[in-house]
Amino acid sequence: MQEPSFLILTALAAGPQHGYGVIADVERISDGQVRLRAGTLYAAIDRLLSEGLIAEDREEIVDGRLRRYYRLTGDGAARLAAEAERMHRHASAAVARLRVAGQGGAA
Amino acid sequence: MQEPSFLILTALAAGPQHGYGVIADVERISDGQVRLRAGTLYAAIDRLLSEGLIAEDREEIVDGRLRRYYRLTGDGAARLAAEAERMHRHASAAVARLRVAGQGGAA
DNA sequence: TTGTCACATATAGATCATCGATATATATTG
DNA sequence: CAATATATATCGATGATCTATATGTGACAA
Repeated sequence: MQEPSFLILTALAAGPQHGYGVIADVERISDGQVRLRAGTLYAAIDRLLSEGLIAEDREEIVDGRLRRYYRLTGDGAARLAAEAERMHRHASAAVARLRVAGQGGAA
Repeated sequence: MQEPSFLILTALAAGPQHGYGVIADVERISDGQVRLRAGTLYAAIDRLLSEGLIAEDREEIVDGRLRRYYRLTGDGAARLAAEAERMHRHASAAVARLRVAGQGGAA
């Protein structure tokens, strides 16, 4: 799973949100580093829906504008947990190896 | 950066290795989950070379077979460290949110 | 009232990394 | 002589993301 999809699932793990809200949330989660484009978001949403990792929650009209909310499914939560663990393991492996390699010349 | 490229950099962070060795190392790092195909490996190597994240180290002939070794450059190490930190932050955010959401019904 | 911006969803085409299959070549084993 | 493991390499297809564009509302300024 790639970064944008992972962050969309992470955003929805905090509770149901609508598309544009997810974009703002992802920017917050990633410390401003990841700014989802509309095209990326809606294409990913379609895919995550068809995989059953997210589901439509409800629709609201706010100031005359439609807001379509999505929520994480049980499968989505399980998948997100598995991906997070995988990422954590890989990141730790990289840091450990960089640390050992970096000590080579300093000893 | 995607998973295969990240894991190739991680493998080389332990010291110079040749292509086929990287495949075996990546399988070890990922606990058997990621098996790089030759096509993925050599395409990624070409790209990482052109981006200056890795460099050719040396060539050896072992049992009549060529082994081309690659090593991580300074840029590559910096990039790997940045990616690892990013992954760690994202993974932590996901876990934190899953934990909060998961407590909702259990309390 | 006209233009511009922010919000909000949506689609199409292009790009890029990965995947799957295939090719080449050598040494080893049967 | 055929099959397998090592080792590098290329090609076409797939899939996810990116860029650009489109539609429509509300707010605000000129």
